[in-house]
Amino acid sequence: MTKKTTIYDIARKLDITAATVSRALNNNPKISDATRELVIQTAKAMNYEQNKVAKALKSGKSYNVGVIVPRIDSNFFASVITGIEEELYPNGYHVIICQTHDQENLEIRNINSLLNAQVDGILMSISNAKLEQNESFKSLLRKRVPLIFFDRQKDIPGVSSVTIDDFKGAYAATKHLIDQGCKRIAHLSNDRLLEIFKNRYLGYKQAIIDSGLEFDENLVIEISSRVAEGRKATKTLLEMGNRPDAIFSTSDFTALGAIQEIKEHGLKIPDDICVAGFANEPFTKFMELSITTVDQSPIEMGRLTAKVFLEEVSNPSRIMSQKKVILSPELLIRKSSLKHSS
Amino acid sequence: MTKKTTIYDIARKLDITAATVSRALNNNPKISDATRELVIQTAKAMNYEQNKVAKALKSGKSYNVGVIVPRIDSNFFASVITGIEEELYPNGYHVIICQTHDQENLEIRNINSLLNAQVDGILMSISNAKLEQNESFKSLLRKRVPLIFFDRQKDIPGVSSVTIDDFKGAYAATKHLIDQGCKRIAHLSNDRLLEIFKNRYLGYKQAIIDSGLEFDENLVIEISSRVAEGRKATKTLLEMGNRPDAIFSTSDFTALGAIQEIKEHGLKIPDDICVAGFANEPFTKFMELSITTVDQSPIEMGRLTAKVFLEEVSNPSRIMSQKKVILSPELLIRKSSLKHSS
DNA sequence: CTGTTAGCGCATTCAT
DNA sequence: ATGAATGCGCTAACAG
Repeated sequence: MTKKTTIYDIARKLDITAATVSRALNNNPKISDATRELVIQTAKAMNYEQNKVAKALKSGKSYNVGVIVPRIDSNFFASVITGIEEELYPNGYHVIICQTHDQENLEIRNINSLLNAQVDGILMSISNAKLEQNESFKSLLRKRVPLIFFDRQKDIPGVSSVTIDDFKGAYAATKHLIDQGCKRIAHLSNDRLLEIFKNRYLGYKQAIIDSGLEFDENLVIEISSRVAEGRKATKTLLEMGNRPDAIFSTSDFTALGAIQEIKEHGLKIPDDICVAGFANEPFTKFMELSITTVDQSPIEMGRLTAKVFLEEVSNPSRIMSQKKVILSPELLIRKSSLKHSS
Repeated sequence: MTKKTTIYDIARKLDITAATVSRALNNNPKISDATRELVIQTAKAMNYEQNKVAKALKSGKSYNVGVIVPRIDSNFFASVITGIEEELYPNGYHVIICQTHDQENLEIRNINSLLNAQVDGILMSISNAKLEQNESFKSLLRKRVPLIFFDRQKDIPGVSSVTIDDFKGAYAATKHLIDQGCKRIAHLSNDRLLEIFKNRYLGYKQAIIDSGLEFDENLVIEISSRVAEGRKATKTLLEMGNRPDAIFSTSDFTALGAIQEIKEHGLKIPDDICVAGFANEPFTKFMELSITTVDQSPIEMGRLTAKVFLEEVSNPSRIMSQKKVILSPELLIRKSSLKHSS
């Protein structure tokens, strides 16, 4: 590693003070145009680059923000991250990404680790629904490090969030299944202590009630978002005496599992059973039997999350304010639920 | 943001020096067990956390490493990153992820930006095949910041790399297609200035030659790794007078595009045309018509890349050394190429 | 074993 | 408009 040039080096060369160099480089008004030009020129000539670590120590800002997600190998989270980067990058921030793999202890470790690294804020999608009871998390709140939830959020005073209208998305998907003639619609849910899953469940339920159909709690199964879990739950549903004629899943992955299981049972999609997922993962479109799903505009969600962070960090008034940004979902109707493609 | 406790705070409380506190906290041998215990206890009681930025400034190490990939929303890269994290995390490092979206200027900007953030090393998968001609990249090499390539690499003196044996993987896939009775095997390639694509091409070619088949350069098309590009190239292939009876693609995404296009043309897979991809993206397994592909053990690749970095960074002998780690690929034969599933 | 001193690179307050 | 001095928090060299 070659020794890097510092402001002292260029100060010595110009026979001035480091302070002056600093001022010149930071567009400080109290400096003559002549020296400013001179400094900037020589800085360039000497390949000067500001040492961000020193600046971070001095200013107390690291210009790093932490992003915590369950996993990055889902298109949804990867796209949210892309959106976050697009917005933060031009503002000089870097993004440190941490995965929890849905493990509670990893989520806590990530939080501690990010705080330790002096991040200027944390943007996260919750893995553990009981997060707010954790001591480390409580201390995070106490420290007033800007924290913003996206997608998987909880309603915590002072913590802003960016989500889509999950109720609306679920309602639309369920309504669509009803319009296709389905009468017994099952729901593959997830931990309803998390707002998104609760709201999707509520949207699903409301659509059924509004349509005058019977709501059957036995058709709701709570599982985590994995293909295998979707298969298992679907197996249970299919072996019921009065099996459902549609499945609305809160995840594309579990919807995929459902489809695999339904086929295994020799049933036809969408004729015997309709299926709809949630998130618009790319594979839902790729498949021969494309899957009906709800798009969450993840890139936009990421950008907005970053914007909320930038607002919080630039607004010095540390009054406890909470902002809730809600995007509109879009139902994408595809083969897995379209019975009469007349 | 609450004021954080520093070693001075705890020194004052114990009426000792900050230096002593530092020593106690860093397991410095020159200290009495008594004070060490005392310091550690009070540090815990006062919720002390080491300020990594200060340590970074002092030591010249940021404990951040940059990872540059074309994109994170492909399972392959996401998994490599997971592997990198698994290995680096326990060693106190954080990972800053940058995407290039295959854009040359973004790749350069990412490099500069990471250097500016004082990262301790850069792990990257190249997007721009002419990277080594770029001035910023040259200066990166001159600075001797540990740099390691994975997957998409170039042979540059002093730069280590971790890859799979792409030649072998491509050879195996092509050989398999030949064993299925295919005679005219097309190849959807990618920029062959990059080693991986060159080697896959060479493996493909060698398999054909070794089998005594005619090698036809016209059946090789160079495209980037996107579904739409795969479709377009396949369209060209299908409209040839003497169309191919198999397509070996250097990417699962272009293989998917090929499959879509082939179906559109009313041809049967694998009966009329066999298809094989590369990378073992999850969707290749999900599809009703599962896709034959080559697994690259991405997590293992990530772990090894991180290990090479850790070696380089811990080994002070800055002799120009170059390490090439090569993993073994695994051919996964699935429906898209299995003609007689007897 | 512990205290003193100094410096990593920068920005900022107080002089001038 | 510029210089001098100081501190962000930590560690390491040098004393003792």
